[in-house]
Amino acid sequence: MRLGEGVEWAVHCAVLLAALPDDVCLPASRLAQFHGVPGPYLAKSLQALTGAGLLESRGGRKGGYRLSRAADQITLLDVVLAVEGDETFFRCTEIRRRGPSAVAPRAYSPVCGVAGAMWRAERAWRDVLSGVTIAELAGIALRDAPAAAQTKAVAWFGEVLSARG
Amino acid sequence: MRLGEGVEWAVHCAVLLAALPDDVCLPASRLAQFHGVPGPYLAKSLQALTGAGLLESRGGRKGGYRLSRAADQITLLDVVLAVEGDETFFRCTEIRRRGPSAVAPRAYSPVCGVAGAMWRAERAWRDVLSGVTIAELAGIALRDAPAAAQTKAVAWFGEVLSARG
DNA sequence: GTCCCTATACTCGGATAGCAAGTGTCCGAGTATAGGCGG
DNA sequence: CCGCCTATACTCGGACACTTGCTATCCGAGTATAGGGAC
Repeated sequence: MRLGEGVEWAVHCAVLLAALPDDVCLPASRLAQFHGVPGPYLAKSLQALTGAGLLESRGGRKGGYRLSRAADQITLLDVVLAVEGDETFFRCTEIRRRGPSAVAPRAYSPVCGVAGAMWRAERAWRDVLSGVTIAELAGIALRDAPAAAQTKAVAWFGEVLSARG
Repeated sequence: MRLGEGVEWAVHCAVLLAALPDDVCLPASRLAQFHGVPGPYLAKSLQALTGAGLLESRGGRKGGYRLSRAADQITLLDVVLAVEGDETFFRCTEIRRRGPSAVAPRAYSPVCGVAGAMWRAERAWRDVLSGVTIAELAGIALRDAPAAAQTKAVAWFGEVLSARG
């Protein structure tokens, strides 16, 4: 089992947008360039974030994406579910009710014990992710990033923003 | 993101084997029949469990599968990892080190903040699964199963075991 | 009666097709801007 | 000089191929059993 690559890209894009001034829009092509990932496919993930209400998109000359609400109001879980979908890892097909020992469906307990344990584990996973905000990740990124990298990033953004008028 | 169907089958098979006497071997075909799942494909999951050392397989006339150790020494996590592989959900491609702000790799912190949070969540998921044993699941299944279903199951097993000599 | 041998039927194990989902890409619809024109 | 209009260039959004991994299946190698025969 593995998460799609788009999840990593989407999270880093959200963190980057959180580090920028609130009124700045950044197009998908620039986000892709900054992260060194294929642009057209990154757009797919960004569209998912927009559809989930996490990002706002603006068209036209100075358009692009920006966070739709404060970075401390967006959790890591929000981003992951927006890209991957909100399906559970484990899908119970109720095989306990099949085969030669099957009886009337109403006789069974509402939740299979196996499914209950699997879902409890997934709940723990979600709880951790929902306890981390994009703002916190942005803070960590700023704290851990090498000074030279931050300098280069600031220079790159200055160039991009000036080119956009 | 979703777990393969084989996980559910493998867990239920392990629970079933845990409920049987220790010296009984049950072939894949019977396990599939009891659970109402495609036999040849279930064998694939059982082979994975055997490869991971959770099950022992015996060939020949009275062959089949049985648990390789006590059911309270096998956790739900063991079974899930055996079938799905022990890869992490999230794979960090270190995109923070790419693009126009990249600097020397040694300058970066050892673990990306995003990856750290994702892996902490996965750790929570694994902790829950590793805290549940197959023996516990078997106990829950016996407690929750309808009495009529247990009666039919016992009858079916009696028939199967007598046919095997 | 006991032991051994052979034939048998059953088991696992790995190698082989089909299909769905993830991955990667493209082009068309829509919009804010910039410049030119008229008042 | 100011306001309006048009052309432009850029953006997002959804529709279109391709590859990987999951789903499902099959047949061959190996083994313990059961029966028969020899001693």
